[in-house]
Amino acid sequence: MMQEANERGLLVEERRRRICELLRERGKVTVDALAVRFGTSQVTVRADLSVLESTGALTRTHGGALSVEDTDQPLNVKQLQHYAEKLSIAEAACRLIRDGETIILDSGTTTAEIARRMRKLELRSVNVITNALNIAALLIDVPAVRLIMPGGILRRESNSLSGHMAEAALANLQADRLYLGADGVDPELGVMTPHLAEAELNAKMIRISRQVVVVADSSKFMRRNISLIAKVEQLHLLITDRAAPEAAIEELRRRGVEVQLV
Amino acid sequence: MMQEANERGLLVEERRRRICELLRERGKVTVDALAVRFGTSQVTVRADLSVLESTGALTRTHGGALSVEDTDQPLNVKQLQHYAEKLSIAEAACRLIRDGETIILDSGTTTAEIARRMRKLELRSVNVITNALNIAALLIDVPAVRLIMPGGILRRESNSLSGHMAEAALANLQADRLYLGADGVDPELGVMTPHLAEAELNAKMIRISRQVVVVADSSKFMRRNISLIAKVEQLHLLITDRAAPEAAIEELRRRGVEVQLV
DNA sequence: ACACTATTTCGAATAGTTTCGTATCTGTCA
DNA sequence: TGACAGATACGAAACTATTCGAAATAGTGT
Repeated sequence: MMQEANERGLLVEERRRRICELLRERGKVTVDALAVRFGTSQVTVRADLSVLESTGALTRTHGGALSVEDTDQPLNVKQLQHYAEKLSIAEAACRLIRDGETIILDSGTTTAEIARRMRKLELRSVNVITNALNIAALLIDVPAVRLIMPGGILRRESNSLSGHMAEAALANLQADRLYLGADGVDPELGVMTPHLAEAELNAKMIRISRQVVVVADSSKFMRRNISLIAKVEQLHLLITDRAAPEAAIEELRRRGVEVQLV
Repeated sequence: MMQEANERGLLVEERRRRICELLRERGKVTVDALAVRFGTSQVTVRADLSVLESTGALTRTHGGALSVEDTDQPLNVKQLQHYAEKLSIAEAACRLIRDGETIILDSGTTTAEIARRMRKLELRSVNVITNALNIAALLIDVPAVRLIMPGGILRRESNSLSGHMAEAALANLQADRLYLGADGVDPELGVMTPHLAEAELNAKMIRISRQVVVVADSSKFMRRNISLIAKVEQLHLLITDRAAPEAAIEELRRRGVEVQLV
């Protein structure tokens, strides 16, 4: 019961602006709720929504309206799996970040979570290199982040850019730390992905980074995949959750990889 | 019932200044309230509001006026201006697209509208090169589009990537048609933008494109800006709306630019 | 899965009210 | 007397509420 504010007696334009604001805050509004809030008829609200839609301010739906930005948001399924673990891992990963650093964020749901968390971090200046469009979108309104994208051809499944163009662009860059998302982690072989094109790009990322940090929840362990991104020897730090198999962790540590459990 | 101050017998300018102050304090004013406060007729108040609006001091609405500053949201503002025209222009622009072509979409609200429209086009296969993140986001779930981004450093104001990295990446590409968004069109000088970095990138885009199409609503005419993107001679087609000044259109046609009015 | 029904939501038409803009008139001041 | 700010009057336009049939969504039973 915080701000179910009734706002009546507003000017037309004023009301429409408020609708836009509400939409930005909440992502969606309903005809009924707006009618109650502003003390108008639903017809009036619909008229407002129609006008605002025709000006491109929102997208109409049955029963209300959505903000235009929220309209297109694919890949939500994967996002939810092991969500809590990803959050914790992202938090730990963010704690490594220092002002002035240059970091690379690989594509992936966990790395996206790192980006989401970075929005709330109090940073003065950080360089972020990423090939993932969704990560770029997350960081686009963070002034402290200087965002660099290597370019390339879009791969829809991962929302990311790859290809020789991306690799060529990376060749001229250097980074302090790479956050690498993995689809498979094997303590004998290394880090793997099902996508060949991205494996090569990842290899390039590793080459230009001083420190390589793998972020992967425990479900990625012992899962084998087609393409090997990096051998165990190339990794410096692995952040995962406590459900990861102990044997694997032991082996990784024995081979010189620092493992952080969250 | 705090300060329902009656202020009568003021000079014209004095009254208008007071209106501006009230607007700053409260965010909105109504014609009726102002008429009572100043002891004038509503017609007089309306006249004041009209003048103040023409000087950009406020935004008129039905029943009163709103402060202008409340209007500007980060990126949506530009989107709203001349929206209907942009839609028509985008539609005309899309009619040029053929299967198998490679097109470049510059950053900008009108070009974004082209992308939005392409989503609904029945295409089998089109290559799209764009430096704008929002355009990429619009096309990300369109299977028929093979999306290529040149990479670079993010400019937040325009949601786009630029810099020498972008230019280098473009150097290896070729396109059938470039859709160029302009911030200023002058029939003598050419196409202009306020952003220097993007001007250079645009120049590169023109160099690798067989056909250059400028999309700009009529408000862009006669508006001068810092950086010249392209001379009139480099343009092949301009798509704008019928409100564009006739003299300018004449001159452009005389100089060999095809002009399409929508 | 399919058809059928109920509920909600939508859009169009009507009508009533408010607000707008213009045209005309008035009074004041130099 | 002429210039001008402002008032009054009135038709035009904008905004909103009500009503009602059509369309969409959700639900229900076979």
